[in-house]
Amino acid sequence: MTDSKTPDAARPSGPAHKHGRDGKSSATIYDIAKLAGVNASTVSRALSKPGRVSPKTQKLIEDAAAELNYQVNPFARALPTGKTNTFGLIVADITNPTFFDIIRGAETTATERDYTLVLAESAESPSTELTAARRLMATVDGLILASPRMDDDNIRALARDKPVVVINREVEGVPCVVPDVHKGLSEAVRNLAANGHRKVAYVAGPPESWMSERRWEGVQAASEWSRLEAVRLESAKPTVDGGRQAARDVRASGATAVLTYNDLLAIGLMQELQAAGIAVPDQMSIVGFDDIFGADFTTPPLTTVRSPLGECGSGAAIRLLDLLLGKGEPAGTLSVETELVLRGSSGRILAAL
Amino acid sequence: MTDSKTPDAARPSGPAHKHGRDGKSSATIYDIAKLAGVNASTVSRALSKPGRVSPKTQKLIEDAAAELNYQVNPFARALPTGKTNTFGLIVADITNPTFFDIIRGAETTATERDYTLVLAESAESPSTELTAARRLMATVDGLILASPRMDDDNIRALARDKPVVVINREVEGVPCVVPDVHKGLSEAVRNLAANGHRKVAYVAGPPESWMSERRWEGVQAASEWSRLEAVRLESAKPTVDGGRQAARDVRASGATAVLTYNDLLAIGLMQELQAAGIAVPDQMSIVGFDDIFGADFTTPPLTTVRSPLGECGSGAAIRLLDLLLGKGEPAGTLSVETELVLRGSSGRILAAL
DNA sequence: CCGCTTTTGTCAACCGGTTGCCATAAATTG
DNA sequence: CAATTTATGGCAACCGGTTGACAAAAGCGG
Repeated sequence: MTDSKTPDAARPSGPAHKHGRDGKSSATIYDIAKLAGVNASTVSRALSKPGRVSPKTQKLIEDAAAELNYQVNPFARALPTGKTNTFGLIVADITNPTFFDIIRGAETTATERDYTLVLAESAESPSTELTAARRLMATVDGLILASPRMDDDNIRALARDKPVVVINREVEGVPCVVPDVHKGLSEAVRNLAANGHRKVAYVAGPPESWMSERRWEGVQAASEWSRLEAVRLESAKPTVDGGRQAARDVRASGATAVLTYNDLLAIGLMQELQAAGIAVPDQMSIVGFDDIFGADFTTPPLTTVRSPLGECGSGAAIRLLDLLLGKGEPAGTLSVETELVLRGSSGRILAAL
Repeated sequence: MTDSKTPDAARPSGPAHKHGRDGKSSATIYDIAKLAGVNASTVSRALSKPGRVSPKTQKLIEDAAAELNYQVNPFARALPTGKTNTFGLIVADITNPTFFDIIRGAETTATERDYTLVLAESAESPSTELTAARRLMATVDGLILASPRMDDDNIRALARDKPVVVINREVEGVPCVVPDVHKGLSEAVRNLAANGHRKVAYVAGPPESWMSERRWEGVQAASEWSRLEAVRLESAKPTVDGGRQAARDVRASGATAVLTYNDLLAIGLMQELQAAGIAVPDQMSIVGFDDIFGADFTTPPLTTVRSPLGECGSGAAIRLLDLLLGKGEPAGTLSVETELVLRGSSGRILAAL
């Protein structure tokens, strides 16, 4: 009974090196185990569950890991655990600036917490969105849906599978992060009223947009409070072009101030009105929504109700990550504040239309 | 006795279901194998290498897979193969609109080819960038670096590990996708010359920006050709604010036309000049670079040299994917054309400064 | 009808970690 | 100092696919 280690060579199981001592292909826990003279499972424990191994083997293993420049193989880890340290974000349109800040907020939070962000776009199509969501579901721990176009039932179905957080929409039974239009909108309407406006128009977004309805309700409520008349106009698309097309109806409406579903509409509307010789804000006040990148590039710069989009992105990510860690509410809405950003496109009426 | 399930428990090998007949946790190839009455490896082959199994077992297996609603487990596949069907994209700044179209182009191409895009940002920091790159390297098949800030050697080191494609910069030995400034820039300068300008200024970007130097060289070359005088000015940051700060130097330079490193600088510059009562383009012509989102929101809308950013993104993705498939050149630069977008911010000088 | 090549399916060993269970060493207690 | 806990490391069975080697089955010419 000389030594214990002898039958070593017979090792019937246990992975072997890929190319012997290849510098590139990263080291495994088996390499560390050999170098540190312990079992691979001990290495695994030392590296993942703190306190499970004694301080001195811990040190031994950490040194060996450092020396071999070890990095865990995420796939090997994901296979038995199902955890990937990754979450998905699906946006309706990558080129829509509304989503830029959401993406950034989510990405920043992800990186801070050692998660990786996987991005997908639905191209504004409910079915593409669902396909993308299902595809992502296989590889991520959770999902964030920003302004989703699919219907509530599909969202809930996804949420049954893995944690899902929704931005810019409320879905019963699913955690949501939604800007509360109230504060910003009432500031805006109050400001318009103070500037002598008596009738305001709201240019709505797409009919399937949950948020567009909330904003219209907000406009109505705030107008009532300020004793203004509010009329609702429709738009073809929530884009700059859609805003241009809406100019006709706006002029015909008799309103002296317009609130739009989003900033793109406001910008297009302003361009078209100015092209028609209508002064902004002297003859018409314009207030947008969101405060997207570029909202202050216009002349005059756009007055808008800011949605804290970055906060929505990071807030959703934080909620999702909390959910993954088992803390945090599995449903309910997180409200974030909106605020009026007063720039040059709104003010007192100085000349009649 | 009586009970059926009893001997089942002894099954020594072969993965078992997570929760028995759980509808959620997806089926494995073992389930398919059992249902189709073949071996799991046959299932694996039927599903991955076409032609390896006979048509009739193929059909059998496909039907079983469809019935069980099978989806491969990407991690289980990645573990032995190392292939993840995923690639990473690192951008310097997610909120910089220059990258929006790049991201979109890459994402679109990725989705088309059944790849998944993983996004990371370097926050303009070389070290963060390198960290992000290394982290991503573990989980992706390849990497796209858009306007990387790290130095050439680090990029080459990454490229030795896995395929890397660089956008907006040339790195010897690494495949690159770079807009060729020549065409658009010479159009721009010729147009300025035709409008009677004799002296142009170039407001440069960050010193470490490879592209800023190329653009300056292009301005010089085109100016020489058109017999214009060209002066170079520096900027603090390549942002709207940086553009505002550069206004002083621009006015002092004696130039009647300015080309800027990017559109953000141009927009800031224009804002500041206009605020100082200088008419654009009557007293000063301004030409930007890139044609970002919002470049046409300004009054007057910005004349700019458009870089086909979306094309860069998709071009880089295509090159990367080709590389992963073993086709395509392992190095060399792909040039994409730039073009002048003539809008309102440039024209003939009508009044002296 | 037989031997030989070509298909086609099975076996089993991986890929690189994780984790329940157990044996042993160490620490605590009576 | 013996008895009992408790802390620590090892063993081995997974997670769900992939793949080389091989044997059985099928096709084929002579």
